[in-house]
Amino acid sequence: MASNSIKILEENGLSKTEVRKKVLNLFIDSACALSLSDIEAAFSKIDRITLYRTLKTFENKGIIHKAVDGTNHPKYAICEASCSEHKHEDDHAHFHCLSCGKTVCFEHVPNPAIPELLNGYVVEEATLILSGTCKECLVQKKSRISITETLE
Amino acid sequence: MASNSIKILEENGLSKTEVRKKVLNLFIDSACALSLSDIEAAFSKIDRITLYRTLKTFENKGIIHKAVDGTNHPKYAICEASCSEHKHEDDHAHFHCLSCGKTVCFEHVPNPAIPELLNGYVVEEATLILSGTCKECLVQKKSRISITETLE
DNA sequence: GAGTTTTTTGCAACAGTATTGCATTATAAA
DNA sequence: TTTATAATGCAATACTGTTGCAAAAAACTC
Repeated sequence: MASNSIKILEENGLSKTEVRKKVLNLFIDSACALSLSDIEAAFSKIDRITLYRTLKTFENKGIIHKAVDGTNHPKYAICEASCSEHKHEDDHAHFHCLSCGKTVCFEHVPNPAIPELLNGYVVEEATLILSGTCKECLVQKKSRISITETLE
Repeated sequence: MASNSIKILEENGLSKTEVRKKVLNLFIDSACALSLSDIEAAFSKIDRITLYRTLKTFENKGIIHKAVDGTNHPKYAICEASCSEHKHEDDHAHFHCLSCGKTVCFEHVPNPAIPELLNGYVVEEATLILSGTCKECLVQKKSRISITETLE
């Protein structure tokens, strides 16, 4: 797994530094999108400023993409191999859980096809944000309801 | 027009203060969504902290809604009359212009219908963000191209 | 492997964004 | 008019994001 992050860095012509390997491994292993503070919390000592730069570098290279979730708090997730420095191809919806606050990529849900011209506006991209309750919180809600019913 | 903002404040059980009337008039008159700094720039002297509170109050009452545009910078726009304290009904897409940075409501473009259950996730809301070039920037681009062609 | 060049990091400094508390002011109600 | 309630202005603080520079690390060259 560690060799995967090294390979990605090599393929993108980036230096294989400790910070970059750690951050990239975190993204590779993560089931949901990560904010800067998520990453900070995952390591006991990491320079916040370097993190900003690392995230920007990774995004520019097409390694990670912005996971827009409607909260206005930036989160990023690992890209698919097809993304590159010249063209992000993260054409899928993101799901934001209103319970736990996690944001996940819904790769199987493509962003809607929209006419390129709408009322005189040129539409270059459409981004879909879904929000609701994730399966983990659903399970918790269900077990909470069961306990409540038992108490009654 | 001023009496319209007073009416909205009355209907929502809010005090009709100077700040609120000015801010609400700005929203009523604006063709695009407004950020806090947009509002600050529109008045020579207005307390930024009060602005934060005012926007939050208006949003909570269903007077304005968040115009999510993918930039992670909060913007708000006036709601339709159907929105209320208990339920926002701003079920339309927003368009963000990559040229000028403006964000407008596309009331005629509804957010897509999505199944309520997707892969074990309960989807309560879908939000569509469109980005590209607005008509005003298109016009400018066209006139710029014309000038360039003339120079060649 | 050593030396040189390039890239990245750590840190200071700063700018921008957002929230809380409290006294004062303004608005609404009696 | 007086009283009660809501809103504002301000200080203080926390959080988020950017820039510059020297030092450290990584990459390159011989």
